[in-house]
Amino acid sequence: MSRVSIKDIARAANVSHSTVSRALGNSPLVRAETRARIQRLAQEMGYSPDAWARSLVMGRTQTIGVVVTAITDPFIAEIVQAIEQTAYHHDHTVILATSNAEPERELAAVEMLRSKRVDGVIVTSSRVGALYQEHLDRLGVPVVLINSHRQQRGPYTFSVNVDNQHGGRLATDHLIRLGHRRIAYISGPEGNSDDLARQAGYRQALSLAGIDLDPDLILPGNGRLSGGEDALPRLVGLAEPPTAVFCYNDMTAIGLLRAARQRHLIVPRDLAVVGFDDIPFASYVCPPLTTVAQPKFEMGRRAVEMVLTLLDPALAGGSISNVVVQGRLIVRESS
Amino acid sequence: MSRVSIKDIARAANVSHSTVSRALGNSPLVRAETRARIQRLAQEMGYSPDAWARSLVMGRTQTIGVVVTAITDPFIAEIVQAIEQTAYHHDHTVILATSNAEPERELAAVEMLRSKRVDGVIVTSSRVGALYQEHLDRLGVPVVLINSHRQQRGPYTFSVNVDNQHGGRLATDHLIRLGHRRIAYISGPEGNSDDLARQAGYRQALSLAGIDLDPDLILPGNGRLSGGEDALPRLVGLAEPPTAVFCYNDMTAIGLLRAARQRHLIVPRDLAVVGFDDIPFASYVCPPLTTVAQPKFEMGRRAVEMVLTLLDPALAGGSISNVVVQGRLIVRESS
DNA sequence: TTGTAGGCGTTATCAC
DNA sequence: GTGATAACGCCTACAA
Repeated sequence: MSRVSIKDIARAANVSHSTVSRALGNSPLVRAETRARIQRLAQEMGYSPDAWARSLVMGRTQTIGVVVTAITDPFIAEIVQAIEQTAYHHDHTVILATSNAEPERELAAVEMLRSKRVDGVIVTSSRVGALYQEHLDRLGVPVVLINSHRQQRGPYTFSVNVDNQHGGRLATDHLIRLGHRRIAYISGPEGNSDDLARQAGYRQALSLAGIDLDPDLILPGNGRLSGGEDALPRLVGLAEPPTAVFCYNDMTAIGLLRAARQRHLIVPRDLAVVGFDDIPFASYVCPPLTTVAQPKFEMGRRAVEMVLTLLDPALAGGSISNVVVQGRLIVRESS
Repeated sequence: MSRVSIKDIARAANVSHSTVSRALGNSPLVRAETRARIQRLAQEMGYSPDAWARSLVMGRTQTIGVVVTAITDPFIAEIVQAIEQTAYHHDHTVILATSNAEPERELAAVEMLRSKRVDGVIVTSSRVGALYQEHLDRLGVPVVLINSHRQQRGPYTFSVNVDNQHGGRLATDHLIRLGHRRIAYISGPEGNSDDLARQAGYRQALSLAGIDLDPDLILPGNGRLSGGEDALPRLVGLAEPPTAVFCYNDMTAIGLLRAARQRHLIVPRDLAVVGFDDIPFASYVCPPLTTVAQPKFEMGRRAVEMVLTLLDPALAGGSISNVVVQGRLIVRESS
């Protein structure tokens, strides 16, 4: 075990534990010689400072809680990677909690992070239900929501969002420009606000192009592979099937692609498909997926930076505001 | 902030803080009535126990450190998901560290986890370099390696591995049975022990089938999409190109698939491809990938259970031993 | 059944 | 420069 504490070192060095603490903290209030001696000793004895004991007195844990629905979602994984990386560079560590989008687990996660005294929390792609929202506020630490919408934010709650509506318009405009008039939309998890905004962009693009919205062309999905897969049969079963589909995200689109292939539909000839996210696999499916790329790394990085800024009143200067980043259309071969 | 401590509750309840502590811990040494009163009060005051203060005295943090190369690797993400899930059910939380396979970051991660006093550490798919290995041992807590090989294990270090060699044989046998005689192998990250074992299975299968090994057919990869992509041109450039390829993992295979498509090679007609892992996307690429599935959830779960068992001498009973799980061949359309 | 006292490993504020 | 001493929030003998 890491049994050696600063007291042990003090004993071995014949000084008080306060001197050891100072020496280890490179305080100038310690004679250079003793400092060196103590540091050498600490090294030899295999000393490792107890981060939690320190945090008790410092009031900071150097820890950020990250709540995600599922780390197996490639989009989320990229975000978390960016978060971890950035946190590391700022000398913070990440406590991970997955919720499976189950309200019960979300609450448990918040309660856990609260007990673990994280300095801040980052939540990715949650529905952020009413209950959850309230608990997040009670947390009393900075909370940054990535791609999650809230009606009403706490004083300490901010968000990093991609401009979903703009993204939805990019995708739909692209299909319209290609000559499509019957364009379907497959939605994400129910009640998801990203979904709503992307859909709004879709509607807006259609409207601007003078195309009437056909409600039959909006199908429910779930943001996962199965969502797209299940949607295809319903799409082709329509009296007047669409010639193009815009999907809530890449996972949905990829599921759709597979279902299309099984029915021997040729994409994009029989059906053009556009996704959202630009996950790494998007360019590896066939045909390579046209999609709206989110700047995932930047989003994760900025979320961490926001938390850290919020934590440091000096840096803050009241200048914090929500971040909105722009996605960009990447045209590949599925459209 | 979560400023309220048991002392505050004590004051409000007109009892000592020890009584509060007991009441909150549901100790029977407290009159039922006072206990109820205190618990109600705690609730009202929004009390949340400080996990680290508690861990200071308990000597347990209820925390498991997880070190991965990159959470964006779908195989790793599945493992981490299983770890987090299982840890949650055992009332533990996960501290995540990503290393990018950089030795410097690996060391930093271990040092961090040491300071954070995690109860145990799980390492996934690392090369586990000599230095790293030594530091892991110094940790003084249970360490479980998932799919990582070590020459020499510390007293507290165990592993959960898929039977890589068996898996390699499954894949290669399958290709041989399909009539292939020139079968290539694209390797993983350099020095990776999984890679070596899978390759050993490959060699063994060839040998058993009386096929001479052609060293030209073994190409270097990196375990990522680019590894497979870069390998294809070299493969087809061979004087006598192979008719089938076994890849270190699915990522490699999927990269290869894409490169093949770009060159208008038909898989499996012109080239049969088999991967390893069975990541979720394996069945969504085209053609759907034949692969050797690893029981990812089970592996993550058992790693956590091992750590927990190691932690509890009562449970241990000296019966701990390394876990080896079997992969199974999943034949799809790429072979 | 409850309270007092000590200690877990730190840092910080005093004296000396 | 250095050493007591007191926190931080919690648990747990030991006393009462």
